[in-house]
Amino acid sequence: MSDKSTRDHIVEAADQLFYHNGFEHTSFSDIADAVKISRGNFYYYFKTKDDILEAVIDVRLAKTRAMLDQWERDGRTPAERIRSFIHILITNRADIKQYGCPVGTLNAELAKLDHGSRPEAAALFMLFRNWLCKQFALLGRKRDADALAMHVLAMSQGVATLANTFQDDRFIQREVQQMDDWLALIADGEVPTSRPARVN
Amino acid sequence: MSDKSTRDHIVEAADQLFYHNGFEHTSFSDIADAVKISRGNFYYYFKTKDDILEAVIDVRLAKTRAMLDQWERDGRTPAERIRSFIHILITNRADIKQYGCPVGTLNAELAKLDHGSRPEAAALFMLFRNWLCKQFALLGRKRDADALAMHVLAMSQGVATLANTFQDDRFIQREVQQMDDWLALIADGEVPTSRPARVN
DNA sequence: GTCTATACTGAGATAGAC
DNA sequence: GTCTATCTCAGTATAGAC
Repeated sequence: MSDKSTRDHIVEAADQLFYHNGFEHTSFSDIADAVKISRGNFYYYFKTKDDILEAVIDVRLAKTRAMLDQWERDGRTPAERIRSFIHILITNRADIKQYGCPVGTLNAELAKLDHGSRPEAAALFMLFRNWLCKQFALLGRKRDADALAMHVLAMSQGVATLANTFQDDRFIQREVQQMDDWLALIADGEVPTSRPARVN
Repeated sequence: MSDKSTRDHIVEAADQLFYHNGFEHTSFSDIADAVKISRGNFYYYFKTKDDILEAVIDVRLAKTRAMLDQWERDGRTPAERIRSFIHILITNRADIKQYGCPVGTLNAELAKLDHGSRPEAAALFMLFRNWLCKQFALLGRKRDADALAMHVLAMSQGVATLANTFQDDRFIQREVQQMDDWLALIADGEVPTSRPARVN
């Protein structure tokens, strides 16, 4: 289809604007301006703002799945793969400082709007949660794998929120270091199952 | 002043609406309706939406200071006081599940809006940060007191974000338990200073 | 498939009567 | 101090020409 390119450009621009400025704060004009098309043309592709949000979430889901698959292939051990997740805080630190975590901030905004696409946005978190859960199970923590996954997710969310508020690079570095150390202990079987993911 | 009551009602209603529905998603009509006054009357008290945001943040700052002072008086030890902070996750879990953390979500939204009141909202976080820092210093962790404070703040932010997304009560309970255990170790001097707040 | 023109709505904000 | 009436503007959305 020859319309694929324009549609993709719209979704791409919307994705970025939603992340940088928030879903509600982004207008059709903002998106149309970014893609350099008219508002009328915009409506040829998306009839409502909710339609484009759905499309953006779909793209994010696909991109996330691809990223997790990549980590799966690249990491030789479960610990190494979990480390890939933890280290996106470093890789994306510039964006995180400015705009927070794209997944966390979208879910927070949609919760306040009581938006119909909340479940789809939560599914974005679920991808990470299930993937991490699988890795912890492979590490021999079958019984508390999900709790450990949620703990790692919570840590990274908290770090993203505070890094965004305080604009602090060193804080990210420090917390990632601690998560790495913690993960090494888990991988060595030094953290008891009875107290999963207890912070030391 | 006899106008104090109406003004206070407006700020109170705005405070709650901003928390529940977000700052941008809350209109003047929403606030006026909640207080049961006309929009025109509303403008007698606040000329712009930014004005009322400022007033709301001021009230939140005052309330937070009062709460911290209360914890200071009630807690016999620094550890007990820090525990007061950690346990607001339990106390406010119903609201947190529905709307997230009032401080974290406000800061995240204002960051996306690139709003002028960002520093004031960040000051809200700073109150907790400095207070926690002081308590950790009293616990004998002078050198890494601020890092520990940030770590506790990050944990609670992450827990609030995920509890909001997944609507999970047991998750909150579990993470608070772990933070309590961790705090006990810190209080007993069992966590080395060289690796501040390393997760175990 | 892309554009212009236009309708409709709700939000922020003001003026002035009571 | 409270209200109604009104203005302006941005945002969503539609119709229809090219």
